[in-house]
Amino acid sequence: MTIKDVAAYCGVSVSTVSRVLNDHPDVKDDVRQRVRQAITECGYVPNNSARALVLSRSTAIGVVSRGVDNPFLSSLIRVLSRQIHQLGYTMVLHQIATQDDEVQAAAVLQREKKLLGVIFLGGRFNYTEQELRQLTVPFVCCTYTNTFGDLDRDAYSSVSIHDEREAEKAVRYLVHHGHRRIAVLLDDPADNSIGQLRFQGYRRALEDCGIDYDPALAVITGDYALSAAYDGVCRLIDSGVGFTALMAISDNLAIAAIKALTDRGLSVPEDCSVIAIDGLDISAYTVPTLTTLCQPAAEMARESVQMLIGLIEGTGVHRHRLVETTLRPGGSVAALADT
Amino acid sequence: MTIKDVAAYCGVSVSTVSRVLNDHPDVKDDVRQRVRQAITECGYVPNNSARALVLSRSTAIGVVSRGVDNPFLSSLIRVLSRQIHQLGYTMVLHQIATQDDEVQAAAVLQREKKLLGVIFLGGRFNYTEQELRQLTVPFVCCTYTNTFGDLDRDAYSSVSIHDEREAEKAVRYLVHHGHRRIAVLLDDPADNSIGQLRFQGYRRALEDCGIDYDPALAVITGDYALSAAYDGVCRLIDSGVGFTALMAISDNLAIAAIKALTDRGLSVPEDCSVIAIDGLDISAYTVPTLTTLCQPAAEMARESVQMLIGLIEGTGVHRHRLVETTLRPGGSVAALADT
DNA sequence: TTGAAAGCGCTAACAT
DNA sequence: ATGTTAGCGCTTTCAA
Repeated sequence: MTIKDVAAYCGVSVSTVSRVLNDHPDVKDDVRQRVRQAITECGYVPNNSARALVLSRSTAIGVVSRGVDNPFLSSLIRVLSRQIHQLGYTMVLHQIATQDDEVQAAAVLQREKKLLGVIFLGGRFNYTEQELRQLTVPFVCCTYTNTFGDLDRDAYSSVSIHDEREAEKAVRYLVHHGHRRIAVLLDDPADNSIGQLRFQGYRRALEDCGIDYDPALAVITGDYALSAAYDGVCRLIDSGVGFTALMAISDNLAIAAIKALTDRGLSVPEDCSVIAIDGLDISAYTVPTLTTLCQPAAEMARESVQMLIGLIEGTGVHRHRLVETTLRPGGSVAALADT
Repeated sequence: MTIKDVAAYCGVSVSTVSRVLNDHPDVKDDVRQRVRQAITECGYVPNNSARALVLSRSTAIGVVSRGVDNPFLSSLIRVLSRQIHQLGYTMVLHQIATQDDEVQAAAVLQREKKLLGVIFLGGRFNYTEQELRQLTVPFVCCTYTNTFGDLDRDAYSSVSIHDEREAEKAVRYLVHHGHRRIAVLLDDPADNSIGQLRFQGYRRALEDCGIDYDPALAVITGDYALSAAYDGVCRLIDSGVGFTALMAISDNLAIAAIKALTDRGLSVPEDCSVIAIDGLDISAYTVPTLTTLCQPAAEMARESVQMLIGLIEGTGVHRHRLVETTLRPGGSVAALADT
């Protein structure tokens, strides 16, 4: 069943059918009706390959996701997938390992799948114009922005929280509960990414509150593996350095931290308060419930798709959308008892 | 940069280049070399649309996943994605809601994206030949098989655990630890899917161990939502019916159950043992560590892709692969103290 | 407002 | 072993 068959079926030319298919204006209303009907009756489905060939463009939007086992990104991907499909495009999902380069991956994908645009999830914050020259389609950074790079602000789009400020907010929350010996759990304080920014927020909050930074309280895991976080927190406890609270840069890390604390005989929040940033569903079911700053995942995903499609269809411009987290109070933070 | 350009570039015809591209035998070795080199030098990437058009087939494999927020399926999807890409195909991921019909969705997707085949994740167990006539490409059921349907065993493939037997194993494990009042936490005992099968396994284990089934000990949640599981277990506790152990049909549900028990002042495993089936990473970090039967997710995903591609390329036949779980002993099961 | 026809980049049958 | 060429199904000039 091709366009030709449909044309023959209702006695018009292929070009007329094509016009109807593409909502061109120059078709008489009754003819348009007839063609529409024929299309339904024949159960005709346009051949996307042929269309892509002649238009020399596909309908594919790339989603390149860093951090394969990050459940927060999984939740974003679910919404992206739905949204992209709904708007008539195809999602090409590409997950890369932590050590892989997402720009490289996107560039390859762009050529292979003729991408119209790319949404990056959880990437680096330090792209240079240089390296992005390989990428010739519009892209939007979801969950981050190009803080450490030299990109022109109107050469790309982004949807993110203000990582530094939100981390600061989390730490201040602990300080307001009387804590001053606050540990931090993160992948890497110089990852040119979320870790670095949230670590900066941690430092800034301490500074603003007149608390000295103690490097012994920083647990660096190297990645987002639960096991590394668990081991790191165990080592922190075993080191004997005193602390009454911990800020984890992600819910996942916080879950591992709570486990480590508990296994070492420390109660959360009595002996140690824990706060994080993300707002996973599952972290509402830890014991105790994790207190966390929730990112508006669905909103971020929707916004990213809208921005990108605006760019693709030429009706939008590059924008940078900053969204806010909302505190989900759990049971993992308690006021420090006076002693 | 087209095949024509490459041909001109090294002074051969397009067909020769095409032959090299498709690994046809009839090309002299030195010519093959020259063409290969030209391809690299020109940075030529074949146009998939054109190729798909002439072959009247795409390179797309559909993955239709039921149960949008199931982290076990997410982990499968990660492996599927990698595997499919590696073998030169494209994954078209389609996530559907619990109430949607996956066969319907696959049929639509098949026409829209010219799918070569479909991998179903977490679907129903009761397909009829009738409804599957819409689907004209090979498919494999990953994580389940057609227990309740009338499909010919060599009309489709499957990769799954033996749900009933594994659930039975889990319950027996509890019985061996002295438990006889064993609750079960599931979505629906008649969902024609995993819930039903694992519930049967629960029933059978009880029967074999000479324990009467008590309907009051079955917590039906309606779906896999954490909140529903939490509420259900709370109601069970509040009902005052006695039980010393609980088998959850998935890790996620078990996590919610542990939370509910703990919130109600019951200790796991002292007051109630908990066991589940899945083996999520995260459930190793609950407090206490969840004792669970781990499904070999990576193996299941790889196997599914291999089967499907075998079918697509005509080198394989329909098979039904049964994989085994492995017990991951945690801290959530204890022997029942004599009282 | 409609139709005829060129051609998008590729593969494969056929010719050499 | 290599080249020539006819389409695959569609969009889009161009002509009517």
